[in-house]
Amino acid sequence: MDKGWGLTLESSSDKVGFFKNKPFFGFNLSPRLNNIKGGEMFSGAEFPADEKRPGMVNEVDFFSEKKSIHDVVVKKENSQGNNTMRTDLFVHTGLQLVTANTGISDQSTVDDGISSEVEEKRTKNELAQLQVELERMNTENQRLKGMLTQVTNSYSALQMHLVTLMQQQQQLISRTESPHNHEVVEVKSEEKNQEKDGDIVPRQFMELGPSSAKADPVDEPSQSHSTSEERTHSGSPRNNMEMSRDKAIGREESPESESWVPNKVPKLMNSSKPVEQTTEATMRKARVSVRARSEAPMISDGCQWRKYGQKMAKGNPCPRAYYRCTMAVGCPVRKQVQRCAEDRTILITTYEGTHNHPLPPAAMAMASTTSAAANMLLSGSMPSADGLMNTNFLARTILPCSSNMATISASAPFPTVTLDLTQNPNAMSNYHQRNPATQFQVPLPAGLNHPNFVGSMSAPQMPQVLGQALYNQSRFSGLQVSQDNIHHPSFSDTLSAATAAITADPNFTAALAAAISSIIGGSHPNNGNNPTSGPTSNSNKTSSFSGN
DNA sequence: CGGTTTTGACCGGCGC
DNA sequence: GCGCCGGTCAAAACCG
Repeated sequence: MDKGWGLTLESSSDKVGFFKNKPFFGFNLSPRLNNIKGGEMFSGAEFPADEKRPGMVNEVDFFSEKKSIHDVVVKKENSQGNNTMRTDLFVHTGLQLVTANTGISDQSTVDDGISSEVEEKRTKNELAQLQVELERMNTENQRLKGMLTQVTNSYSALQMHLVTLMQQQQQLISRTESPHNHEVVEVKSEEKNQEKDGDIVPRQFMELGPSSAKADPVDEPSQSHSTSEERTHSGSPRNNMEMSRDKAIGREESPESESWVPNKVPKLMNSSKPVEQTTEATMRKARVSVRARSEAPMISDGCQWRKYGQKMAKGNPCPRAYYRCTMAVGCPVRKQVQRCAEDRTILITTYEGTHNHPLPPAAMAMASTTSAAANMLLSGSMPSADGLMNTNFLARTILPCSSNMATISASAPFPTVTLDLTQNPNAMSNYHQRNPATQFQVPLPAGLNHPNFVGSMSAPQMPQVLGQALYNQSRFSGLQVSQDNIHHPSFSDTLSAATAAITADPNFTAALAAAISSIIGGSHPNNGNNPTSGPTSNSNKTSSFSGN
C-alpha cells in the first residue's frame, strides 16, 4: 500500500522534478507502516513494477479528472475528523493538486468510481493522521526525556546537598561526642565546604580514586586539560601504570598522579603520616561495587572496557575478571566483575579510579552514581563503629521503607560502597529469597585505625544513586544499542516506570530491582566475553590461579 | 591488521 | 623467610 504511494510519487518525480525534495504525505511513514525512508521512496529500484501499479492507478485516477469531486469528498471526510485531520487534509490536497497538474494520469479510470476514491482518501487520511500523531509523540517524547534528565540531575544535586548537610550535622555531633576525632572532622568539613561551593552537582566522572582528594583537575570543566595532560605524560597505559606504581611505592605524590594506583598502597596508616595523606589513601582505595542481577556477563555502564586479566578469587568458584577503561589512552579506571558465590545470577561490578576523559551521557550518569556513592562513603567523619550505627540509623529513620538497604560490614580492606540492585521481592520471586542482608555495604578497613574513613553513606542517597544507576542503564542501553532496539524494546518504559517509582513510590527499591533486572537481564552487544560465567570457561586455568 | 581476550607468569603486600 | 593471595603484565591467540 505505502509502497504504491511511493511509486506514484516516484513516477511523478520523473516528470516533476521539484517534487523530489518536497516533503509530502507519506514521505516519512511511520515505521509500523513501512521502513521506507525519504530517499528510498524515490530510488526507483525499490519496488517491482507490478507493485507500482495499483496505487498509481488509483491515485492518478483519482486526481486526474475529478478535482472538484475529490475536494468535496475530502472535505466531507474531514468534517468528521479533528484538528489532526485538518492538517492531513491540507497536505493531502497539496499532493493531489501537484499530481494533477503534472498530467501524468490519464489511465482510464472512473471505473471504481467515487467509492474507491473515498476509501483511498480515508486510508490516506488515516495514515497522515498516524504520521502526524507519531511525530507529535516523538516530539513530546524528546521533550519529556529532556525534562526527565533535568529533573534527575536537579534531584541528584539536591539530594547530595541534603546529605552533605546532614553529614555535617552528624560530624558536629560526633565531634562533641568523641574528641579524638577532632582533627579528622575538621579536615572533612573543609572538604565539604569546598564541595558546597558548587561542586555538589553530579560529577561527570567517577571520582572514586586519587583525584578527588588531590585537587584532581578532572572535573567537568577541565576534562580536556586532564586528558591532554594524561596523554603527554603517558604514551601508553603501560607507562602510566608503571609510573603510578612507582609513585605508590615511593609515596612521592604529585597532582598529576591521577592514574590508577594499584591497591598495593603501602602502609599509610602510620600515625606519623599527616591526616591529608591518610585521607588520600582512603580515597585512592575507595570503590563502588554494584550488585545487579544479570544473566549477561557484564553490565553495561556506558564505557568501553578491555579485559586485562582474570583470576580465581579465594572463596568464590567464579573467576574474577579485570577490566580497564579504554575510552581514552591512559584512563586509570578499572573494574572488576565477578559473580556472587552464593547466587551466580548476581553480578558484582566494582569500579575504581577516575576517568580522565569525557564520558558519554549514559556513562556520566553512572559516573555520578558511583561518584556520589564514593563521596558519601568518603565524606563522613565517624569512625567505623559510629559510622555503622549512624548509617543504619539514617537508613531506618530517613528511609524506613528500605531499612535493610543500608548495612555496613568491616570485611574488606578498602572502603567500598556496595549498591545492591538485587533486592526485589517482585522481580526475583523465583529465586534468591535468601541472602537478603547485604544491600549496602560499607566495609571498613580491617585494621580499624583508619581515622579518616567514614562509613556513612546515608540512606537518603540511595534513591538518587539507584535512580542514577537505573537511569544510566536505561539511557546507555538506548544509546549504545541504537541499532539493537529490538533487543531492548522496553527501555523507555522501564525507565519511566522506574523513575516514577523513585520519585513517588516508597517501595522504589523493589521497582528498581525489577527494572534493573529487566534491563540488564538481556544480552548486551558489548559483552563479547564471559568473564564471570563460572569456572567453565577456563577451568583448566583455574587450578593455576586458585592453585592451592 | 588492529584491537581484544586469554592465560601463564610475575610482583608486592600480608600473615604466620 | 616463606607461602598465600590479589592484582597486573604481556605474549600469544582470537576476532571482526
